[in-house]
Amino acid sequence: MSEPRPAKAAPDASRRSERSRRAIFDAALALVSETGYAKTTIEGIAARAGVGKQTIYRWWPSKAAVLLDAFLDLAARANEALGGDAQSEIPDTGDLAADLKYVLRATVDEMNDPAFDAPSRALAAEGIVDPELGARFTEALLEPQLGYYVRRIQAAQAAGDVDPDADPRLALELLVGPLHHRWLHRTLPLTHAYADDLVDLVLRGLAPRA
Amino acid sequence: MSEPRPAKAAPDASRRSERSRRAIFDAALALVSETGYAKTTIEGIAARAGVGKQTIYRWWPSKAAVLLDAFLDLAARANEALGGDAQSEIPDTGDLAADLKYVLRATVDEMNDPAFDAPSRALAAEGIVDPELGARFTEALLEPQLGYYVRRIQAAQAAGDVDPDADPRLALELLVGPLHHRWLHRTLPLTHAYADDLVDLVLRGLAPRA
Amino acid sequence: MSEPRPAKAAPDASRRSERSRRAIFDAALALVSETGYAKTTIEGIAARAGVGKQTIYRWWPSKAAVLLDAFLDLAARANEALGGDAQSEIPDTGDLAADLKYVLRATVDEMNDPAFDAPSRALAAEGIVDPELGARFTEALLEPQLGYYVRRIQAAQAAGDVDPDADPRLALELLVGPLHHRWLHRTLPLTHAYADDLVDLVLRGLAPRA
Amino acid sequence: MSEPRPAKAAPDASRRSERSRRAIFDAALALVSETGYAKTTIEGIAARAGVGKQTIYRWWPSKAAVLLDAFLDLAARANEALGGDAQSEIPDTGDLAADLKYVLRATVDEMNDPAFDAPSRALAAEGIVDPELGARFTEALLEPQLGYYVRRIQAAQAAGDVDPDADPRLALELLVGPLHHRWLHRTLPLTHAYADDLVDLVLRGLAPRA
DNA sequence: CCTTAATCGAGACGGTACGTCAGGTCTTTTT
DNA sequence: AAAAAGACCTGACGTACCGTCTCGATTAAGG
Repeated sequence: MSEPRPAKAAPDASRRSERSRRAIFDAALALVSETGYAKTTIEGIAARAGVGKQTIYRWWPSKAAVLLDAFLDLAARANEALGGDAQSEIPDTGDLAADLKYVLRATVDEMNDPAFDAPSRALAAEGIVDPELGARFTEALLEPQLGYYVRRIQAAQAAGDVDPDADPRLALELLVGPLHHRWLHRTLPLTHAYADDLVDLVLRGLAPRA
Repeated sequence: MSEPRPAKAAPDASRRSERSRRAIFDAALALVSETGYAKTTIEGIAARAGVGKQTIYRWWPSKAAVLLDAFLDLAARANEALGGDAQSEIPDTGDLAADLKYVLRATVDEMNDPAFDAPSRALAAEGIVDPELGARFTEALLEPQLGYYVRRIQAAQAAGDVDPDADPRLALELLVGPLHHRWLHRTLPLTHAYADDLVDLVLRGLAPRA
Repeated sequence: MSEPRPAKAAPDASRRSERSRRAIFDAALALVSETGYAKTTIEGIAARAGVGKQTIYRWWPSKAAVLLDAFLDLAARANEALGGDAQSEIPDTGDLAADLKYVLRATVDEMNDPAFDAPSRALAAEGIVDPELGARFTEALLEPQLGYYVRRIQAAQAAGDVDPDADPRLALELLVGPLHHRWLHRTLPLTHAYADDLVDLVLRGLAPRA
Repeated sequence: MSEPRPAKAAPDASRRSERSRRAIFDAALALVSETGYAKTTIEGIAARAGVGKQTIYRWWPSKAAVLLDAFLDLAARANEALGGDAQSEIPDTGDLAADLKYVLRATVDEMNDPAFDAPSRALAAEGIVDPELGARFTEALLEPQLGYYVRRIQAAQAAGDVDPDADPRLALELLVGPLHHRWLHRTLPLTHAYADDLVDLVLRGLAPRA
């Protein structure tokens, strides 16, 4: 029951080279940013990282998996550097609209930043087509972020700023869905004004009933 | 000004083999459904279609372009078979909520239908990563559909069912964005109930102000 | 009954590129001479020949097979350049000893010529270990040469210079076997004097019985 | 003058594991017999022997060297088991022809025995192409055997059965060369009759002159 | 109607990258 | 200190497709 994969006998993680792991992440992120995901190859990552191809294949099943871990590692380091422990929680100043606008504007800025945009799009696209990777992507990157919204909205409900019958999950999708839609499909520009309008309109629907 | 590409003396479209075109579309859609987009190759399409590789390269620049045209053709034929001329417009029974729920439920059904899901995801994913294809995808597939929503919402505004100050474009994204979000990222199941809840919540925000 | 190989559907030889074939032969012979057989790789041959790897794999099953054909081609061209039609036959001056010494000295010279030695040893070694290639090697290179000896010895028997009961095949092996033995195992130097002694001793055994 | 290799500070042979040495020989011979020389790898030998790769690399420079030592060890053990001290000398019954036929028939039998044939061919082939290994092969395996012939022929010369002017070395090559030729190139079957004919023909050439 | 030129099926070609295998070195832990 | 284990960098393997490029053999347009 515990060994579902008859494959390849897992390597000994305790002997793993941290040096190589770092180099692979750096190379992967750099190549994706510089040349795009499609033109990034495992061979290229290995060469740039000064690492044997086998060292990549030993630890990851695919290019996308490497990039996902690289991205996760990047996010973790960024988080660690910036704040402290479990930061990134949406601020609660008591003004829900302001708090959401702040977060959504920040998200818009990220989406307009090529350094974030390139690997992010690549991962999203790959996850859309590869269910297994998609699950990992959603679980490791997306859901944690969505959790922030859920908690902030629940707090707003407790404070009486949001209809207590509203489903926080649905509410959050109203905020995040349109943003992602514009971002992924590039239909219209993503601006702070758009973020603001979005928050205002959604909150109208969430207002406590008279 | 009319021939931006000095390359590749354009082929004579009048001599084009309709037979081959059909076979290529069929093969492309079949292969994507059967084996997935990533494992679908131009060579494979050519072989399955009983066609020379050059015949594909003569008329399309990439695998994604072939699939986009195949999908467009499929949609056109489906449309033709079902309705009449410029169908697919969102019905206007006077009850906006009911009309939107009808359309969104239909969309949910499509997203749950593997025959639509596979090529659709593939195209979306490719468009996310390839801006040129993304533009064609958005223009040819996405925007026309969004137009239906815009027109129905404008009609509702004219009928006084929706706040005349609301931006129809933003409104539509509130409906479509969350749906796409769940679909593409597979966060939670897509059901008719979800479509209904979505419409209800969005319409609360769009209600004319007292 | 005629298609015992379920494999790969033979390529169309009529479309084959003569240019590539030549370049591959030249590259293969050059590399074997320069760096040795073991260090010669198919990738290296392809690179040196300015040819895709697949073009080699399409027409030959192994490095050894390439080299065998290259060597055969070289021999054929050499033959063509030097003599005329079906030359290489052992001369018949009436003096068997002299004729054999002439041929064996030439053989000794070849074995001492690095340009011949390197690919030749490589092929012999490979044929020793790979029965299939060995058969091709024997059939295409070795046996034709042995045939020359058989015919010259038979002529000598007809002329009464050799015991008519002697087996020409056995006789020839007495000449060629020791030469190859010294050559392949590098036990002692190969000289013209050795060739002469060999012929003299063997002919003593072949002399017509009193 | 005593340390030709500046590299790799020679390991301490006194601490060497006899257990591992045995296991490596057994594994090497088994693998060569079972799967052929080309498919036998150092990794495979190590795995089969339950030994670390480094243990092989510490004591041998190449796969061929391992196999040569394994073969030598096998021969030594066989010799030890069968006869006594420095056996294997060609018997001297006074009848040179009979003695040689006895030995050559035994050699033919060995060459037809797969257990001997496989590693033997592999070593011979490797030695043909790799001069260093070839020298070791010749010195350790071939020359000792040829020595037996030299001594037996010299004894025959002393007994007046062979022309005293004949070169024993050349004579021996007349016997062994043809045998090896047929064996290595697989031109014709190796039989006892062939061995007999060979001896008879060679001895005619070696007969004392009238 | 009949030439004639472009398209077609086919597939060989020079390439790039794949994912795998083994070589030989190095490091860690055990004996 | 040698040995078992195995991760590491390297380099070649043989394969799959890429996109380009011939080849006859249709095949539809215009003379």
